[in-house]
Formats: sequence, C-alpha cells, structure tokens
Amino acid sequence: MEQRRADNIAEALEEQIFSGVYMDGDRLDEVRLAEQFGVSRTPLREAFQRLALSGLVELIPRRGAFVRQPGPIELIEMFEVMAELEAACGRLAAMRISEGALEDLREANAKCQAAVDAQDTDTYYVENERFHKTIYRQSGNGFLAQEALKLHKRLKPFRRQQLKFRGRMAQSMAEHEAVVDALAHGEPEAAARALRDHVAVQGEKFHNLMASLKPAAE
Amino acid sequence: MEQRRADNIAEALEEQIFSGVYMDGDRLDEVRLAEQFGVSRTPLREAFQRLALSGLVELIPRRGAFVRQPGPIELIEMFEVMAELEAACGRLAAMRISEGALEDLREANAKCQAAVDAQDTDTYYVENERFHKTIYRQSGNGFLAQEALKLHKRLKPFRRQQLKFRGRMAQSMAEHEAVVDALAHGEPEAAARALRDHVAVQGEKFHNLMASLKPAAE
DNA sequence: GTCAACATTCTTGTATACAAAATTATCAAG
DNA sequence: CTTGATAATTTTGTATACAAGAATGTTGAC
Repeated sequence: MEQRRADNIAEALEEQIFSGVYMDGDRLDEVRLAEQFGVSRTPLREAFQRLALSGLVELIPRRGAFVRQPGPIELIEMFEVMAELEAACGRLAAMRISEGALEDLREANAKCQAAVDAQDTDTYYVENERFHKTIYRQSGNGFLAQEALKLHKRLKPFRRQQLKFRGRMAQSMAEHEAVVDALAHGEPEAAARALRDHVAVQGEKFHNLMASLKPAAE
Repeated sequence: MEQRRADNIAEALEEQIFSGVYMDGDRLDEVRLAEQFGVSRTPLREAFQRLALSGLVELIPRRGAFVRQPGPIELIEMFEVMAELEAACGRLAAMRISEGALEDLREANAKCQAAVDAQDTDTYYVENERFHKTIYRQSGNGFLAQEALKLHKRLKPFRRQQLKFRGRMAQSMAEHEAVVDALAHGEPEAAARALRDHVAVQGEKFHNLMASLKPAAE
C-alpha cells in the first residue's frame, strides 16, 4: 500500500459516504481525515476533487468539502434515469446479445428463484446484480455499460432497502423472465419496456418507503 | 481571478483538450503547465484529478497525466448514448413540458429555419443547441438534464463538424418539427423515437465522416 | 556495433510551510 | 442582555521541499 494513496483514499471515502457514515451536509475535515488515514492533506484534497465531480461531495471555495447525500427528489430522478439507461441497454442487447450471455441470464434467474424460495436475500441480491450487469455488457456499447454501472453503483445502498418490501422479490423475478424472453426473441422495444418498468417500479417502491418513513417529506 | 485557481485551470485545460490543442496520448507536463498558468504544481494536480474522472485524461501512477481523446469506436458509442438520453428527455418532456417551453422550441426552430435559408451555420448551431437544452430541462428531471448536458458538451466539437454535410441542416430541421409535434401532442413514444433517430443520424453521419477521413480505420 | 549494468537526471507523489480568507471569540457600547 | 466591532483562531488554498520511482545517458564487455 505504498503507491497512489490518494486513489485509495478517494475509494475509501466513497465507500464511507455510500455506507452512510456521513450525513448530508457534513463537512469533511481535512486535518482530521489526514490523521485518520495517516497522510498529509495533499492526497486528501486530490481525493476531494474526484468525489466532487461524481457529485458525492460539494466543494465550496474557501469553505471546505461537504458531503451531498441525494434527497428524495434527486433519488427519484436518479432511479428514473437508471430505468432509461437499463432500457437502452436492453434495446441494444436485444439485437446484440450472445447465446452464451442469454444462458448466463437464465442461470442467474434460476439462482434468483432458488434464493426467493429459500428467503435468502443476500444471494438474491448478488444474482440480481449479475443479471443486470450482464445486460449492460451485452448492450455492446462500452460507454453505455460504464455509465449504467456507475449509476447502478451509486444507487446500490438505496436499492437494497426496498428488497425488503413484501412480495418484491417474487414480482421482480417475473419481470426478469419477461426481460429474458424479449432478449431471446430479439425484440428491442419489448426488452426496453420490460427493463424500464422493472427499474421504475424500484423507484416507486423507494418512493413509498420514503413516504412511510418521513410522513411530511417533499 | 484570485480564488480557486485550480477550478479555472481544470476548465481551461478541458477547453484546450476539447479544442484539439493536445493529441491523444500527449503527456501533460506538470512543470511546463505550471509555468504557463503561472502557478505551482499543486493546483494543476488537483485539476488533473477532475479531468481524469470525466475521462479526458488518464492518470497513470508514477508516469503522469495523458490526454485521452475518444477514438472512432468510442465516439460512436457516445453518440448512441446521447441518442438514448435525448430520447429519455423527450419521453418525459412529452408528459411534462410547459406551454411556454413549447413556444420556445417553435421559436428556436423558426430561427433555425432562417439560418438554414441564410446559410448561416453559426446561428443554426446556437439555436439548435437552445432547442435541445430546452428539451433537457423540460424532462422535469434535473439529474437527467444534467447528464444529458454533460455528454452534449463533450460531443460538441464532433457534432459541429458534421453540420457541414450537404443537406444536413435542412434534414435536421424536418426532424425538429417532428419532435415538436410529438411533444405538443403529448406522445411520449413518438417524441422519444423522433429524438433518438435525430441524434442517431448524427452518429451515423459522423461515422461516415470518420470513414472518409481514415479509409482503413476500425 | 550491440547489449547490459550502472549512474545520472527528471518526474511524480507526499509532506510541510506559509498566506489569505473565514470562523469564532472577546469585549465595549447601548 | 443584545449588538457591533475587532482580535484571535481555524481552515483553506497555494507554494516549496524532499523522497522515491521512472526515464535517460554512459560506460564497459563481448
């Protein structure tokens, strides 16, 4: 762990922000974090720059770095974009997907189903992720896959919560089946629609969750 | 120009990279640029971090910062994503657009038409940009609008070239009309399709341009 | 002349130093 | 007690210093 500490720090901070160590608006104290990581302020400030561009922290001149946790509205917006990106991946993948990848999707789905039966949320989550990432790659568009993955990662902590909704896993399974069918039959529009609805429903469920937690929010 | 030099430097470098001052693979010399900007290496290195995350430069540990100009394949991919993002904006805008914004679109289109008649490429370009940015905003999704704008900006230098294609401006005008119609009638799918095709055609035209310039490319 | 081992020079990455701005504390006037 | 001004303290932003790694040049063997 001797080279490029700044990179590792950026990653570590990103992880910490994602996992909710910091609340929205918290100031990231340079000297405190420098001590904590055992480095000087310089690599920390470089890390801040990166986090700022991905929207995780806001860099206010002469004031410092403040963490920017997305609020309810922004989250809804992000889920909406995620839905559109996945739809795009699906549309392209319907024309470009390989037979092997289709098999991967079916396998992931099978394992998902087993996880549902066993009430195994963790396994479901892992296989679900594999399902979606496979579709990203099979879009045949590296740039699109990269963007989709980036947003997917950013929404990770919020997606996980709503798996707990009653019946969500089973419903999600059925949606996955529809996606595979559309892809297998090479139907771009159907694949796009199936994926958009699949993800959009997550956004709605999340909306419900928010509403139930914060009655007066928004 | 006394505060936050690092930010200005990042912007300036971005501009220089976009405008083709640096070729793909060029190394950005810290000390040379530091002199050039009249600052020390520190703010430059902070700027590098930001450029790295947006993909404009690659930061190789212990080697330096190298500019990463997108190649033909990556550009095609980016245009494809742009098409999908615009389609998404259109789909949402069809349901959410305001009457005033519709009027803005019609006005931009009228000015575009005038520019076409006058062979005024610059004006056409400006109004065309206004047209698209309006649709981004009218998606009613700030996050989406932001992402669309970011990619739009990145593709700027490449889009401009293909306006010179014969008849492109006139064809583009007709496509704009179709978009406005779909938005005015509140037809999400039609708006999405019109915008996707409109942008995708740019990607194709660009593909042609590439092929004509580099016969053996790809 | 070619190649390899070594020394030299450059460049990056990090730490520290310092100046300017912002925040906080102190204190006097009302 | 509140308010306003001013001083002390933090904290940021930038410059400089230094250490380690990479590139380059030199020399000697074959």
